[in-house]
Amino acid sequence: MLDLKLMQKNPDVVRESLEKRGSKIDVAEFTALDEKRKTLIAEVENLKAEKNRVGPEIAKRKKAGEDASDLLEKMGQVAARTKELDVELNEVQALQKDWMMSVPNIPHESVPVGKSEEDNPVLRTWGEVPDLGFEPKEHWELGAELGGLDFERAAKLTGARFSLSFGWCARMERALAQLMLDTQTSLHGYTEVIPPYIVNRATMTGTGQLPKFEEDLFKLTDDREFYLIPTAEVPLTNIYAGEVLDEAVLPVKFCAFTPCFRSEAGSYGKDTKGLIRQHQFHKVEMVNFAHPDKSYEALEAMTGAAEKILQLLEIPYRVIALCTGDMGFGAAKTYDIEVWLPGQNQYREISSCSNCEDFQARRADIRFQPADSKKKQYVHTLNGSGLAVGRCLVAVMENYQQADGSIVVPEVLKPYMGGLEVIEAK
RNA sequence: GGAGAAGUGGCCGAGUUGGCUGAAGGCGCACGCCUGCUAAGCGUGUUAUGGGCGUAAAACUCAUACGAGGGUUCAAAUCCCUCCUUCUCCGCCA
Repeated sequence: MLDLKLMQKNPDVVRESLEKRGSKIDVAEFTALDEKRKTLIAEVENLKAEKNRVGPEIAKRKKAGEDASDLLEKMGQVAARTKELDVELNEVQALQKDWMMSVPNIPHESVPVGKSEEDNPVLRTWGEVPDLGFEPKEHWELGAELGGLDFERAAKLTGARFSLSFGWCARMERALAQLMLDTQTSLHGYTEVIPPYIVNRATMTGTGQLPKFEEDLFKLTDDREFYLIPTAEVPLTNIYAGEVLDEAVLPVKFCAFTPCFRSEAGSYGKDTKGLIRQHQFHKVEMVNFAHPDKSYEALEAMTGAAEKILQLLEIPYRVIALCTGDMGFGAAKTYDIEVWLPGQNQYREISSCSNCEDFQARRADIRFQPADSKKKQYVHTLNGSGLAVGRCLVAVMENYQQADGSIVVPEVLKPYMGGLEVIEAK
């Protein structure tokens, strides 16, 4: 959520910033609501002030055994009027809140202006795109031929966009998760967390999935308003919802390996084969709570932490900056890491690292107490995949495939694979 | 799932025959005073959000907030309802 004061004072600056990302806001609508709200507040508060003045007088008279019926009648009217206005005020406030909650974050000044993913600049590439010397297969072919992946039976169990993996493939996914967690915790100072995979409405609202993106989520058909997490960013970021942290504890860095659940509404026809786009997948997620002065340094470090995994696996990738038109709802700045997939002959997203600044912190009410001032401030929150495990599995399979259809286990994964060095058809 | 108990400010803890309690008292913390160190002592202060007034900040002022949300009432921390959380006992279970 944006700062209400910013919206009140500089609505046109906000409007222009949001236009860069292709979002239109109706400033007049906001201003009208805000004026209405202020008018109602003034009126309600005057009535309440009167109530508070007269109340003790009634008590005094009653105690003295005097008649207070004139005051009682007057206050009866005041109470009735207050009730009416309160209802009206609540409606206006709810409208204004909905309005504010539906407005995306303002892009950081360093974000390249653009309309779509076509305009995302490549910042750096790592590793050489290899010439395998044979026609590379896609991961689902490899997975089927080597007995690791079975999408047909997964569809039988549940439906489209689910997967079932066996043996070496299941183990390799676990190995990758281990490698990622071990690296992020011991090398990059992250604290490992196991959060709930089901969260409530307030939590989903805190990170920005709700109210606007309900259709992307799986909701439990239960009257409790529980949702399956689409990413561990949601529970991790909300860990400190409603809390005030000591400045000295910043930055707090959490990582978690969790399943992620996405309805993928609107993505029909995209990536229908294989593991790239699933309703359920695994991801190691990193979340930082950073001091506002340090959050952009933290974003660079977090992106580097994600890149490190691909470096250890020795798989080529590139880092791009998302342009204003391609960024997610809550992000002020985002870097994507795209991994090379020989089977698809292209780079595909495997991580997205964002600084949300105080956008989520304001929604979730996460603040810190500065040592040198009384005023509490919102922290900056960052999140990044480190990495998407399923897609990483795809990258390993496709990059390490051999001409004979086998897959060589990357050096760094061998300790996690129980001595297995090559995956071959039986 | 069944039966009970509880949820007050940074913490502890008063306050349940409704009214003058944003909230006694204590602790903690901040500033000041005093004491020739330390300890003790004294004084003052110590929440958040929103409105008004200000160019802004401060100050001032008004409103709201005693787990959350509703209700009763002229008036609720105090009465009623729903929900959430915690604790105890029983049952069940990985």
